[in-house]
Amino acid sequence: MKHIAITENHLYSKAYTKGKKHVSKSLVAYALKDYHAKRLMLANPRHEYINRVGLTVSKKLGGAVVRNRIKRVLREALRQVEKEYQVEKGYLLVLVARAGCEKRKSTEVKKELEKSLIQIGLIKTGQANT
RNA sequence: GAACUAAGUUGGAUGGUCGCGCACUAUCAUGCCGAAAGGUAUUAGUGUGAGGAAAGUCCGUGCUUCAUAGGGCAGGAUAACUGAUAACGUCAGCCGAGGGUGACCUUAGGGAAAGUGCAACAGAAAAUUACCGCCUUUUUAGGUAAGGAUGAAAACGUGAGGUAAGAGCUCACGAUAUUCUAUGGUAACAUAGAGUAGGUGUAAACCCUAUCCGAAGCAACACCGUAUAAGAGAAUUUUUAUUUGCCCGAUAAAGCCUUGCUAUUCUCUUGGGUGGCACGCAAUUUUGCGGAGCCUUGUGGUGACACAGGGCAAAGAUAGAUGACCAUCUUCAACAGAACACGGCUUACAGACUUAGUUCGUCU
RNA sequence: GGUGACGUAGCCAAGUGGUAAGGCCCCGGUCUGCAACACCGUUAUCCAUCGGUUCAAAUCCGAUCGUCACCU
Repeated sequence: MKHIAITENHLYSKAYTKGKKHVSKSLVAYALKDYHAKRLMLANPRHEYINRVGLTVSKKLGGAVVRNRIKRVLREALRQVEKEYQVEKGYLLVLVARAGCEKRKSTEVKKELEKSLIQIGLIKTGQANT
């Protein structure tokens, strides 16, 4: 399942102010109901709800190489989580990397992401796919 | 063996399971649009997919737009000589100067006698010199630059002659600058001989001389589309929350509040797509032509490089593609991510390797 | 991606080659029964960093690092 990226700045600020939030060691996760979910679903040929995902990695964490790697790790973690659980669709999901994220392994990041998504409520426990 | 010098190469590999960008192919595999041809998305297969610095943006080009009869001023850049190059502030060779025992390294290296300025403090004086001193003369006046003190810098150095006292004033030796001649070299220049000079420093102060420079940059620019439009924020009012769609906290229910949708008003922004852009053009499906492209062979040159032959051309994203996990390799490898392209420079960089050479020590 | 500006004490800052003005803060002293105010004194030697030109560099030149702004 591919993700559509969030491109507008106001959507990010909305997610920060109004969305649900959970902080863990290596990342901060924000989630907000997507008001345009229906329109996106119609545009999508598969007619399914889609989570729009935004990844935020600040310049403080390192150069371009480090930041690209963090983004890849976050995407991989999200992919693994979606594979294992039934994640609610139709949300804006913003993941912000914190300092120290570049040293973690992807499995640790995946566990933290899993935890925070359960806390927010996107994953209903007991619905494991596998 | 130790300590160095110069040049260059490499910049993790292999296997397994998932996953990403682009190109091509596929079809009676699937969805949507379409009358159809077909288009698009998914799927499957094949191929391919980040550096030596991709970085800094410090120079030079191509390319694009604007400006431009021609010329000049202003402004900027460069600066020994000869060459290389599309061009350069780059590179090669060579000369001078400086450093090192040496291999070798460093060097923005024109002009101060065209002119202007500046040289703090100290010192008599920082440029047509004169305080003390020495000497002549009479008190006035004058000669002088040996010696003193200051300073970053004080009017070639040492010795002799000379003189009233002195002084390149003269001589010998030495240093510097410059002119001529001879020899070598394309030249800068070097060596030798002869002559001349003593006019401090600063041009990365203004300036002079010679050469070069139109400006802006792919967020350039072109096309499509688009202003009764699209997006965002704030406020207000009314209605509905039921059957397609969306949303629904609390309550027995209604009412009420919150949130969203719809409508109106005000404020702000000008968005979006395609090309440029990944060798190009023409025929056309493998040929031709072109190009500062890459690899390789040969020839010429001390070298930068040039010429000729053969082969290959395979990143092209647009919130931005190379990753994650496991195993093995003595090692969970440094600096680090293309964004129109190329030639340099500068800066960052773990480990490994190769070639040539120097000095010292030991042995033969 | 491109273009430009700046960096001086803890903070704000002046500084046209000749040993860095000023204000706030801190510290010490005077004043006061004790404070505040006032007055006096005190803090730069590494002017972001490195190299060069010069007798001499915060200043001139080159490179590097950091911060900020603009083009959208």
